[in-house]
This record gives sequence, structure tokens and C-alpha cells, in this order.
Amino acid sequence: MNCGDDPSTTSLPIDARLDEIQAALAAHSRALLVAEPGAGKTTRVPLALLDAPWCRDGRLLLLEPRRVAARLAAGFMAESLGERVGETVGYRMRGESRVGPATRLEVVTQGVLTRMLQEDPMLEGVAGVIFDEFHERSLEADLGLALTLDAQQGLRDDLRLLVMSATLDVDALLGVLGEATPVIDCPGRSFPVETRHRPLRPREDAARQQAAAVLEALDETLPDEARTGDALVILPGVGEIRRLARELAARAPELSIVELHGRLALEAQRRALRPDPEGRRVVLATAIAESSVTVDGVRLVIDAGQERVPVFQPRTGLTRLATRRVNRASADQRRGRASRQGPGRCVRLWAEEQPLIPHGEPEIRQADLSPLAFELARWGITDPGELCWVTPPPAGALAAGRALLTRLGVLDAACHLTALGRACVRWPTHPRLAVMLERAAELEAWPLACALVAALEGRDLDQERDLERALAARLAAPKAHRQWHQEAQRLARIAGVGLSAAGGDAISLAPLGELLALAYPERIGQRLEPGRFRLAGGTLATLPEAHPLAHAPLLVAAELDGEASGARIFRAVALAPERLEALYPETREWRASLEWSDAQGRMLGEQVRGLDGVVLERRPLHRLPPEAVKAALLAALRRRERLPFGDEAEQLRGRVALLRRAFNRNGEEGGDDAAGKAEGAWPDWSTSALLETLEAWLGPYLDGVTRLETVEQLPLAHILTDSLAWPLRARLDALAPPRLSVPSGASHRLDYTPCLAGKPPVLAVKLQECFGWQGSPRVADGREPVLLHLLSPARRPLQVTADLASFWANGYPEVRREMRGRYPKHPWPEDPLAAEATARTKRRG
DNA sequence: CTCTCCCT
Repeated sequence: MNCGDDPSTTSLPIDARLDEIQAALAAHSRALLVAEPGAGKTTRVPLALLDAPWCRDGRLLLLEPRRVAARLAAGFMAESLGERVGETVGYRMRGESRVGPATRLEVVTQGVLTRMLQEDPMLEGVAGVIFDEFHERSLEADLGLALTLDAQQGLRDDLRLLVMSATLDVDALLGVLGEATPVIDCPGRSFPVETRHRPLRPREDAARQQAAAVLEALDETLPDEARTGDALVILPGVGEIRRLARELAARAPELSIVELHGRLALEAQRRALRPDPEGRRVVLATAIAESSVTVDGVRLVIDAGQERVPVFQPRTGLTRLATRRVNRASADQRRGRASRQGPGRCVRLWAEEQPLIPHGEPEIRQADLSPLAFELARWGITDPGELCWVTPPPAGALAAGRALLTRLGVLDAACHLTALGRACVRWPTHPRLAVMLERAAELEAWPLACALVAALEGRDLDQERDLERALAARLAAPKAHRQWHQEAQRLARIAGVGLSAAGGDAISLAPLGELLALAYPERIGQRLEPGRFRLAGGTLATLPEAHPLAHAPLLVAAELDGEASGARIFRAVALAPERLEALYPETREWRASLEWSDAQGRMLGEQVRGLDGVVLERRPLHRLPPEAVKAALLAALRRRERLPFGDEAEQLRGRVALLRRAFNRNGEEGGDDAAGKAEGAWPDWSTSALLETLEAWLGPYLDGVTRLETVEQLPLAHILTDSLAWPLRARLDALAPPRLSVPSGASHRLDYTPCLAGKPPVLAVKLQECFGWQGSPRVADGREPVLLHLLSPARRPLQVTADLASFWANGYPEVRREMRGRYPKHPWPEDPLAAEATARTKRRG
């Protein structure tokens, strides 16, 4: 949010659009406002809408992605009315709310809206909902919009909905809001920024080069000849910040260097945001400075051009951090940070030619979807296709989220909430932690569970490796950990208990392992050898051998990094095997465990009992049950992470990938197309998606199969074709033909395998066969181009083009000059468009 | 050399 200099009097670009917005929402129940930064939308639009006739009898909700932004917006609007927060304008967020009987505009954080909808899908008393900063595409905002649209369609056709965003893929959003939705554009307001590129040399020390770039930029005057204002350096992470700080301190000890990142205490963050009247500062920050907070007084931005993002791996359920190049939208947002106080400069530490992807991935495509799966079940939906999504939840991650919820005991086989799941609804936490809190009653450990959840959720646990010690310290001196204490007390109030043990005794930390086992069942690890553990979810994980828990037979890893090949455990607590049995009664049942042994070339079987990959006891098994054989085969295929597609299946997958791209909006499920709606969307046949859904499409063909070799021989192309919905199958050959006719009269096979990598299909054809071909070939109803590989008579590639007309005009004369000497028996006419196409040599006579 | 950001 951008709250310029002076509250209500200054005129802002958005003022000129307010009438248009009013008119749009008077005539439609939905509208889309696309406004650049500095337009003033966040504070002016909601207040203006309060006077609309449709709003007279109801409240207005304004959604903000962050708590600071919500507080700031509410304060600013209240001030501009000459009131205090809690009168006409209020706010609501986790654990804090300031609304009163007269409040008509509630600024809420996104999670609060989800909660309000779940508790009252009618949104009684609410006249309209405004989504701010929708372009950030947080998981919560995407879900909130899907649920609000559903409520509007089914229950509340009078509810007004306004989506506000900076630059955004308007088409994708109109796809869910409806094509008739009015779109209002508004320009922004900011000072100009001069952009420079100063690429770093690879393979040389990055911090040293960054330091040189910073000092050089500080030395130059700004576009207005000034040499004032702070410098903001944006780096991917804390490690990079520390290294650059050291380097700068060594070279220029007189500089005032300030660090800014999310792991700092709130007070330290606030200090970092305040300009120093004494002199110029160099603020080294993570992406936190991109949109979450605003460093006042910045005139110079130096952008390292990287970001560190979490990548959730559905297969292991773990999240890994990856360092990536920034996307264009982020880079421009970072640059904009130099244009708030006056004309600024942005130095980008990468080459100008460096291509950047336009946007980051929406969170829904990257994140752990178990919270989303939980909310869907609570909403009463088993198929996400029943809702309208800007980006639908990916099938694999959703399936993984549901598998976790089932393991936790909150979802049943039909994807409905169980009794435990319904009880968990009262806890405002991740479903894992909700299960822990709910089941803590069994262990008579509610106070400890509240203390533990508050510690796991807070950011103050960062430096402490030892959970037990950290908790003991907090319980002994609650007042010294204010944020933790507040949160723990809030949870304790929901539980209806006090935060201390009866009789004033110290709370026992003994149930810690069990509590963690309730929240992280797939992270229960069994020791294979000292320091090496197999987790119940199947992943291998390690601890340093010197770690006190390296020899524990069983532990729970509360935190680990997500390398699939071998995760590293950061925080863990020991667990007694008999306690595991008490928590999960299914560990007492014997089940057949079969595994394909590559070494022995056969299926090995035994009877085991335990929790998934954690085996408490084993005994021999004499007859292999067929269902278990099938499950073991599927598991073996999944472990290999590839499927034995032959060429026919690869072509088929390529064709479907192409049609998915062409006909499903943005390549997602549930196409917007008339055809897509009626016939279902083209499926995701990527290897990972097919491995996720193996049971459904391959399972029926595995009856009686006991060997992997047999699977390798199955006709996968036919099996996949059979799994296509009938209307899609009927259109497949017409939309993505296996062969294409060329002017010579011959037909040639199209190669669709490049489509699997997002590229166009390839038609390899001799150049002479294409004479006279005016247009360029296309498939998918003309929506997708075909890439031509034009070949010499000896079938050597001469030219790659998707634009024949331009090749004939520009490329051909050169090719002709070079080739006609080498292949004199073949025609090389001067005017290829007038010549006759042929697959043969020149005719005699 | 463990740690991007955010939320009920």
C-alpha cells in the first residue's frame, strides 16, 4: 500500500476514476480495477464505495495480504474521516481486532475472510468484498476469491465483488469473473527512475563484486545531481546480506550499514525502516523490502536480481529453498522502490539482454496444499472443479495434501471431514497443528501443546536448535517472550485451560515427542544406523553423528530441509516406540509388505507392523496377496520416477500436452473454452502427474502382473488413450493429426515430443516438397504453429522455421545459392512459390 | 554455510 504524503486533501490519480468504479458496481456485481502503484486505490476506493446505494445496509470488507498493510490502511482511512480506528473504519486480524458497532468498513487479512466465509457462507450483513493487491496471488487470496465467487453464485447474487490489482493477467481473471465484468484502468504516480545494468563476472566472488558496485553507485550523483537519500540493496537471503555487510565494512568503514530481513525482531525491523537524519545509509535487505515494508528515503536501488523461494515437493511432503533469478514483475517492483522520494536510480547486477520470466508462479502452484484441501472439505467440496479458479490447484500437490490429511485422521476416504476434522475447525492453525492441539487432550498435555504450537509458528525460535530447552525457557519466563506468550495464551483460551500446570508445578515436557508425532506422522524416523533415519513417509534423513539423538531408535523431525535424496534434520525430539503404538492403533495390525528387489529380480515379501515406513516388528510371509503385489508394483514404478513410454506413447503425450496448452486456459484444468466446458479439459500427462495418478489409469491393467518386466511391455499408448474422455478421444486426431500432407502430395509424420517441453510440434520435410506452400502449417484448430525442419535432398537440416512465407522471401535465396551446386539433380527454382513441389529429382527432358 | 515471505 502506498499512503503518500498527506491524507485526504491531495488529489490522486484514482480520484478521476471513482465515478467509473461506482457506475460499474451499480450495474454489475463484479468489477476489476487495474491500477499502477501510487494511484491511491487502497484508501480512496473503499471509502467512496461506502456511499453507494447497494452498500447502505451492509458492511464492506477490504482484504489486505499483510497485517501491517491492514493496520496502516485502516488507520489512514479513519484519519481521513477525522475518526479513530474502530469507529466507521476498523480492522480484524488473527488475535487482534478493532471494530465497533458503527464500523461499516472492515479491513481484514486474507485468512480472516476464509474463516468468515466458512462460518457464514451467506456473509450476512456484508454488502461487498474488495480484494486488494490481488496480483500477489497468495494461496489465501486465490482460495478466498474462489469461495466468495461460489457464495455469490449460489447464495448471494446481491453481493458486490471488486478485485484490485497492479499489473495482472487480465484475461485469466476475466475467465473466472466473467467476460462481461467491467475493467477500470488507472495510471499510477511516481518519480522517474534511471535504470543501469552492471552484470557481475561469474565464477568470481559475488560479495566482493557487489561491494564494488555499491561503492561505485554511491559515488555517483543521482539523475537530479543530488548525492542524497539512502541506498537499498536487495539480496536473496540472510547469508548474502552478512557477506556483503562484511565486505563493505572492510572497504568503507565510514558507511552506515543496516540489515533488514524477516528474521529480525520487530523492533530491529522498525529501526531499519527509519531514515537517519545524520547521514546516508546503505540498507541490505531481502525481498521483504520489495512489497512487505517500505524503507523511507531511498533514492538508489541496487538489485542482485535473485530471489529465494520455497519449493514444495509433493512426493516427500517437504519444502526446499531454491535460489532463482527474479521475474520481471519483481524486478520492476524493486526498481520502483527508488522512485518514492524523488527521481531515482536502479542498478541491476545482471546483463540487460538477460531474459526474465514475466511473473512469478502463483503460490497455489508451489505450496503445500493440505491447508487448502482442508478448507475445501470444510466447504463441502470433494472436486476442486466445482469452484472457479484463476489457477486451479495442481492435482499432484492436492492429492499429496489429502493424503496427509487422511494420515492425520481429519479426512475420510471420500474426502469428507471426519469427526476429528470437524473438531479441528476451532484451531486457527495448519491442520497438522490443529490435530496436535485437538488430540493433546488424550495425553492431558494441552498447556504444553499450546506452548509448542505457539513456538513452532512464531519466528523467535530461529536460533534455538533444542526444542525442549527453548520451551522450558519460555514456560519458565513467559513475559520475556511476549509474542510467544500472547499466542500461547490465545490457544490456551480456546482449549479452556491455563498455560501453567495445576498446583503451580512446572509443566512436564515428557509428551513432547508424542505431540510432534501427532502433527508430523510422516516425519517419524527410524534409525537405520547412527545418524541415519528412514522417515515414515519414505524419505531418508540424517543427523550429525555427534548429535545427542543420533542413536535414538525413534525420533520425530519437526523441521528438516527437503532434499529428496537425503534430508537433513534441523530439529528433532526422541519418541518411545510404545508411545507410537498408543498414538496410532493401526501400528498393531500386521500387513503384507512387498518390495521389488532389483538385485534379486523378484518380489520380496514379509509381514510387518508399524507406521508406513517405520517398522516396529516384522515376520515372514508365505503367500503374496494380489492387492499387495499390485501396490508394490505401483510403488516400484513411482520410485523410478519414470514410466516406460514407447515412442507411440511419447507422441500421444506430446499431442495431449499441445492441446492442453491450446485449449485449457493457461494450461490449467477446467478449460474456459466452449469445447473445454462441455467435454472436460485435456488432462495433465506429465510424468509426475501420471505417477501421481498411477492407480487410476494403470491399476486396472496390473491384475495378475507380478514382474516389472511385464509392465514395461504394456501398451501404454492404448491404455492412456482409453483413459481419455470419449469426446476428447474423438477430436484427438482432428486437432493433433499424427501426419500432415505437404504440397508434394506425400504426408509426413509430425513429431509431437517437443510439445512435452512446451515447444511446437516438428514437421521434418525435404525443402523441395514444400514448393508452392503459401501459408504456414498449424494444428489445434489453427491455434498452434508447426515448426518446419526443412531438409536437404540428403535429409540434412537446412532451415528451421515456423514462418514459410518469410523463409521463401528472405532465407531461401541464400540456401539456393549454396545448395544448387551441391545437388544439381534437384530443382532449385528461382521462384519457389510458383514451382511444383516434388519428392523426386528433376525430370528428364 | 540451515532459514524466502506470509497468514487463520
